[in-house]
Amino acid sequence: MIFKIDFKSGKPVYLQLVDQIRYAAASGVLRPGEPLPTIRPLAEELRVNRNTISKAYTELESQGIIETIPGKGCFLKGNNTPFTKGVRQKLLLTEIDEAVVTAHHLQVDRETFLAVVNERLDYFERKAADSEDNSKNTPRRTS
Amino acid sequence: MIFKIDFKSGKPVYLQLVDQIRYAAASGVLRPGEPLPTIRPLAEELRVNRNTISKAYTELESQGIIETIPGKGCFLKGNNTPFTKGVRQKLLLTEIDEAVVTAHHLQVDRETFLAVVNERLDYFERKAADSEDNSKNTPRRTS
DNA sequence: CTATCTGTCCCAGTGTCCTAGGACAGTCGT
DNA sequence: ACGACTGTCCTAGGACACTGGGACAGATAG
Repeated sequence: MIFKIDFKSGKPVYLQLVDQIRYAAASGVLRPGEPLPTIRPLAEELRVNRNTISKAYTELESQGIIETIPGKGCFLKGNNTPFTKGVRQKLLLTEIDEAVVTAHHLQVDRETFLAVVNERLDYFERKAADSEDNSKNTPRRTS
Repeated sequence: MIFKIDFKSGKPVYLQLVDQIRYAAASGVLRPGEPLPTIRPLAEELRVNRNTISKAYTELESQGIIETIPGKGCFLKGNNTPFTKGVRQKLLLTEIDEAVVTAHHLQVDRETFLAVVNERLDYFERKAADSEDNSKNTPRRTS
C-alpha cells in the first residue's frame, strides 16, 4: 500500500488520500478486513501531520468505506453502504449526470462514452479478480 | 432561464451557477449563440454581488462553454472544446472512474450502473431534441 | 501496573476561498 | 459627445479549510 502525495497539486492532502484509498478498495488492492496503515507511521512516511491522516480516515468512515476502532486501528469494511437505496440512487445519479454533461461539452458521442464506461468497468472487475487470486497466497487479517 | 441558488447548501454560489448552466447547455435549454443573462441584472435577481456572477462566467469560459465579449455580453458557444483529444479523454476518464468507484462502494452492480447510464443518456438526448423543436418557434440570436 | 501502541479531542496559526464594492474600459444608441 | 449599458481589474474583509502540536483515552504486550 504505497501512497503518492502531490504537494504541488493544490488538492488537499487528506482528499488525495481519500481518493487513493477509495480507488484501492474498489480495485481490490485493499480487501475487506485488511488493516490500513496506522496513523502516525503513515504521517511520518508522507511527511504530514497525524491529524491530516486522521481527517482522511474520518472522511472514509463517514462514507462507510472503513471502520475505525480506537486503540486498535482502521480496517476496510466489506459489504458496507450505510445509505438507503434512495440515497444511493441519488448519489450515483449525480455523479453519472456530471459525467454525461461533461461528455456533451467535450463532444464525446454516445458510443464512445459507453465504450469508455464498459472499458473501465472491465478494468476494475479484472483488477479485483486478480487481487482475489493473489490473496490466496497472502492471507489477510481475520477478525 | 431561471436559476435557483441554495444559500444553505454550503456550495459556493458561483459553482452552483456553473453547474446549472453546464446542465442547461447539455440539455438544450440554452442553445449555441444564445445570450446568457447579463451580469448585473442577474446578480440583482439572485441577490449576490456582480463579481460572483462574473466568476461563474469566467469559469465557464475557461471550460470553453461560453464566450464573453466585453461590452456586449456572454454567449453560449456551440461546437466548442478548446481541449485536445488527449486532454478530453483524460478528463472524461477521471469522471467516469469516479462514478465507477462510487458505484462499487455503493454496491451497485454492473447491470444497474449501465442501466442508469443509458437512462441518463436517453434523458439528455430527448431533452435536447425537444428544445430543438421548440426553437423553431422561438428563434435565437444570430451572430 | 507499566510501556507503548492505537485513535481522538482541543486549540491555534496560516493560508485561501468566497463574496463584495469602487473604479475602469469597451460597445452601442441617441 | 454623451449616457447607459456591457464585462474587467483591484482591493479588502469575513469565513472557513488545511495543517500542525499538546494532551488525553482505549487496547495490548511484557
